[in-house]
Amino acid sequence: MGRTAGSNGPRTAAAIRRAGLRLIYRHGYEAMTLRALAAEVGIQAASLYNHIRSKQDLLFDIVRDHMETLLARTDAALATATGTPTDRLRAFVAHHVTYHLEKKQEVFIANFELRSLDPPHYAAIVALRRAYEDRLVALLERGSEAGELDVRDARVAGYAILGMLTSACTWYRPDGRMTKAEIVALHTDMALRGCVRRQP
Amino acid sequence: MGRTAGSNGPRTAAAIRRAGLRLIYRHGYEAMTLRALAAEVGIQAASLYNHIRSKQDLLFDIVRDHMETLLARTDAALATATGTPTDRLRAFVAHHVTYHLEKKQEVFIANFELRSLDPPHYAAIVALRRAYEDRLVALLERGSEAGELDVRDARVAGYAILGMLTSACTWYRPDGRMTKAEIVALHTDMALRGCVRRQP
Amino acid sequence: MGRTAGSNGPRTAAAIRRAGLRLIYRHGYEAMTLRALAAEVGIQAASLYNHIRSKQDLLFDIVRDHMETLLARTDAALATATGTPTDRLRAFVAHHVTYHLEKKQEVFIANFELRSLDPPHYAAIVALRRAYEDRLVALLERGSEAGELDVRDARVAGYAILGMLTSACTWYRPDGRMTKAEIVALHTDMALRGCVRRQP
Amino acid sequence: MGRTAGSNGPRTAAAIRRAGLRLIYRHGYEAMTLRALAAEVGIQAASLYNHIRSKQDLLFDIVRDHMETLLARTDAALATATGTPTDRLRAFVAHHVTYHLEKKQEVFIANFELRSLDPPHYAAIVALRRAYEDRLVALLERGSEAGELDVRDARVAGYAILGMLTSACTWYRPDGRMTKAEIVALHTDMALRGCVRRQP
DNA sequence: GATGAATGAGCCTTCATTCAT
DNA sequence: CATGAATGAAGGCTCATTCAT
Repeated sequence: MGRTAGSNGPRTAAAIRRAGLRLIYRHGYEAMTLRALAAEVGIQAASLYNHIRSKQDLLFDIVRDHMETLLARTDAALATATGTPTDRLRAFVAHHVTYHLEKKQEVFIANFELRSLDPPHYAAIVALRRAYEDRLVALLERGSEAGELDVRDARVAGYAILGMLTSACTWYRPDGRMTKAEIVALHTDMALRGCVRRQP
Repeated sequence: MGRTAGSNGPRTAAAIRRAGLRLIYRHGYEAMTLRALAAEVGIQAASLYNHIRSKQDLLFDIVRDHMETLLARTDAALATATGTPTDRLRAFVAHHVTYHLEKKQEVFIANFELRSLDPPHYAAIVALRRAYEDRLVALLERGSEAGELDVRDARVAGYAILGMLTSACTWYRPDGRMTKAEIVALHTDMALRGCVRRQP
Repeated sequence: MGRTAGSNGPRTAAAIRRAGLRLIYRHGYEAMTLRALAAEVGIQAASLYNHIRSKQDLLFDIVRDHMETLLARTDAALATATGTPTDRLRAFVAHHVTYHLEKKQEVFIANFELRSLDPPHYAAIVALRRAYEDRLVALLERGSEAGELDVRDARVAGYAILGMLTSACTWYRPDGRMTKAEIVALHTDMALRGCVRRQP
Repeated sequence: MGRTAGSNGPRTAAAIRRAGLRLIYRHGYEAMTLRALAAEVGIQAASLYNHIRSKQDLLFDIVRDHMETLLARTDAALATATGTPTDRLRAFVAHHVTYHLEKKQEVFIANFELRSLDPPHYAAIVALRRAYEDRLVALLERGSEAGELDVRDARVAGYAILGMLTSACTWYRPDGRMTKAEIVALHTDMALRGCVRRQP
């Protein structure tokens, strides 16, 4: 009865992650059923439990991994960004848009399925998100202190920038009218112009 | 057994709408049960059906009413806005933020519960949303033609602005650090600066 | 708010009976909803209760009236039938088929919705049905005693004859291939031939 | 909590079929609840769905299996029946009554629950029933052509015969007054006498 | 006599999860 | 590792019936 003999454990686990990502993105966490997920992977629903602890855990793992990767990549990008505070802000913005366009599905889930996390998991993710926001807020504050930027409130301005940038992955399609590079350029330009102090 | 004897039809219908708005905002459409909604209103689940056709219809009604009101208010605001294209853009942006802060819950639902609408309802709402976006895109195009604004792509720039502005109602709380007026001013300022042509 | 002013009480009651007959025939008692019945009559479901005591009572009334009318008509037909026992049997059979073709819907309900009657109502109808069967059984017994008929068991033969005759109203349609008179003649002929003693 | 540990799949499926047959026969399809069916089988209602696709499908399966078995058995019986057309008719009739007395419940359901089938299922069953009727109609036509039988209309006569024969399983009880063999003989006799040409 | 609103019971079905095999 | 079968909880919705107006 066993299927294609031989152990393909890790492969199955990865397939579940991929299919879960796709299905949660398309239908939402609540609307995705484990039976549908299992069917997508080619196994029975009961077999999922050899690879995940629960539906809730699957969501949490996906979101947490995304946030941790985002943080790590962002820090790496900032580590190589030298120059003025404005230059570093530009690097952050460009990296944000680039990464978000690539990880459209993860981003969507990490933003809009948080309410399906139970309180402990929710708190953990919100902490990671806060850490990410803090990176941007810090950049805005450095730029303001240096007199290069002009923002009334660094945190609120940060949220506004993130909102603007993130919106792109709502409508982005690889086969769309603009290239990824053009989208990155447009958003970087708008975000920066919204912040920099005007020359007297 | 009978509660507050007598029939109070319209009052019940309105209460269902209000409670539905609150519960969908808090838990999401999929996670809100009609039993919970009925309990919130103080009636039995079966009695809901004297006022709504289905759970799906309740969602659609809430979202459609919101979109139609938004469109009507926006047109009214633009009707009184005179001056340069930039002035009209400023009026749009200020109105958008103001209205969205007031209708935080409706806005959230109208943005993030659309996937729970069945295809015909979904299409109807997307058409209304598109009409709203078109208002902003047209303003950006007028401003560009007049040489006052500098946007690479009016539609994408419009989406970016809307994303920035709408993000505010994600975190806004009436008892927060900033007043509504300050938030409106900050966002209007950032959005405009991101668009206007720099003086040579 | 009142509809077409003026009292039309009895008319409404009769309309309910007619519509109930039609709907129970078409969908079955269990599958017919009082809301559908009310809609057919042009009133609200609650208003039905000004004319019927309950759904169960409506069914019982329809079936009982049918059985009582059937009994009365049959007795009237037999009262005028003179001649040999065979002649009287022929009169019964002809009357049965004729009446059943006319009351197709009532007959169907009286035969196949009895199980939806609660025990007391069920017993009452079964008693009426038994009385009707007894008319036929008595005729068969008289004919046997007179040496005109040849049936092994009068009651079982009676059931067989009724089964044969009643089946016609399962498929009969006024616009069908055969006239009502032809159908009556065919069934009368077959039933009689199945009973009469063969000439030595 | 767990009952008789271990999975007994096919046994459960068969038990569901048997209990479904009994309950639909006793209460009717509409009146039978899946909860009652599950209780009869000794499992939870939800567990039924490991064995049936829906309540509707259960009904269809029962009726279709009955009709197909009936057709196969009938053909087998006719295959061994030699002799005159009248002999073959006698074989059909005898087999019909015999089989129907044995499958009282299936017969009842197959006759009176058809209206609960949805249109596609209904059409499939009606086609099978028509095929069965055609067997009898063909026998009547052969007998008429051979001059052995005298029926005015083979199809209508066939329906009348089937109506007569089938009625027996409405009242038959194994512990009743007559043996199965006697009932078969009585009906065969009546049906045949109703058809055969009288000797001049 | 008619109605809108309410109710409690119940229906079919789905779901995440468990467990012996 | 995978599976078929089972479960308890729940979910959206329908229904016959009641009652104040």
